[in-house]
Amino acid sequence: MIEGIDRLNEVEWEVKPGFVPEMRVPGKFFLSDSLAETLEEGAIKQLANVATLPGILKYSYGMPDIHWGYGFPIGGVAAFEMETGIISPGGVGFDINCGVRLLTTPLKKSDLGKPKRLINELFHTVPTGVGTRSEKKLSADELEDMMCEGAKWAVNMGYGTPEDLNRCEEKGFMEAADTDFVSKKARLRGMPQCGTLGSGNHFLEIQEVSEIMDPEVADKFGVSKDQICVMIHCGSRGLGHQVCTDHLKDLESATKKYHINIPDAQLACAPIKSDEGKAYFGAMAASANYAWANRQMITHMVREIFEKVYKIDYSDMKLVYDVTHNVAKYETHVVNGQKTEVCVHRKGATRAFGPGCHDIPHELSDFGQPVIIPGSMGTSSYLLKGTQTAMEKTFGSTCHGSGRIFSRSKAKKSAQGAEIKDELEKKGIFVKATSNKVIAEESPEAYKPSSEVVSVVHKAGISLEVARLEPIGVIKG
DNA sequence: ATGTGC
Repeated sequence: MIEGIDRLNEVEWEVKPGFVPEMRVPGKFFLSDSLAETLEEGAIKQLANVATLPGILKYSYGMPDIHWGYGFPIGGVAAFEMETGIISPGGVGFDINCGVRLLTTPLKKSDLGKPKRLINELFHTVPTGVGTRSEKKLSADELEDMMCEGAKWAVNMGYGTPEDLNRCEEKGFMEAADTDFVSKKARLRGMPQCGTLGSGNHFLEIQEVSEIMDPEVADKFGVSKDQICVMIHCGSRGLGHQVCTDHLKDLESATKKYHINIPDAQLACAPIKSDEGKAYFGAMAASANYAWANRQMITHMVREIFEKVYKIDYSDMKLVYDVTHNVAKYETHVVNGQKTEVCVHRKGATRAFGPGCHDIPHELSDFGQPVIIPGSMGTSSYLLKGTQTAMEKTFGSTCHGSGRIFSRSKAKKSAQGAEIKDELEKKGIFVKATSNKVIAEESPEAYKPSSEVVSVVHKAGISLEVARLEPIGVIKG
């Protein structure tokens, strides 16, 4: 193991102050022995770098899917004190509100017929791939409303039901959105891309519930054994990417202006309450809203296809929940025994609020928030529940699932897309993608196994397993 | 992740 790190128990490790100079708090990460074999020292250094930032509270955290990212590690969580703390685009990531939602159906596998037909239909309806455009081109006014109201805007436009909003983190939109700080360039990228899936590890997957670990909670979440579900994983597309790019530049100068010492230029940041910090937060929230509306529009397309192909009702496909994997938020947490407002950055991490917390759907309040962990292509996905332990240990946070072991370029070299597609098809998983290249890049071997990642957070108690889902068919960009 | 080197 790496020097300067203590193992606390089976799944918890501590990075001692001094691992890098000027750490204000220790680092803490969650890992199993087998995941430790593929741990990148660079990611732990990034975790330690985050611990040097002003106003950081308790720990700089790493989830078991931690890997090297831009400035902050992916699979990282850090909370900052509101007066002395900072906000940083690197702590959120380029794909603002990349997230995932799970939809149920009243169908079983035997009702599906040939999944190939369904997958083809989905592939031809949901725009997929880099730079793809939507059939609906937004007007400037519509984009403005979409950025202010997120999934609520989409539902008002007819892309879903009010019940959907109840099953989204933040009810599907952040009120803090301030579109004054979204550039013209970002808007121009966003206008033609609403309701598109994107590329990379984004996907739309047909899944079967293969195992129920917590029958009572699965029932409350609306999930049952052998049920067919749909998982949608995508983000804010070119708009969020542009917002991140624009504000990084702005915050690089702000870092100097406010005399913040950072060990890595990629940690560019500004005080939370500074003009620059507030501008980034407002634009980030607008991008997050774009992503929620985007997933809501894709949900609508999926429901219409299922209605057409399987003659089921639109309302038979209920939303279990929608979580974000990349966001910064103001939240109230207990710090030193006091309820305190803090700014939590989650980058490749999921909120996992426990029973009784605010912003959990009322009917699920006794059980904790649904947590959705997508697997990599061809591997299991998981439904978990948030816990009180997460509230106490990790500012109500857990893993997000897709932790790379090696880079896209290395994945491409080590695997052929066509072969992976054939192998998955032999296992009964039908993959339809815009190119074999993206299949090679997303090869399951390029990722930490989702089962192992989930097992660690379960053992640590920061979220608990409710159900496992296996892929049947997937579309990718 | 991304109008996929700047």
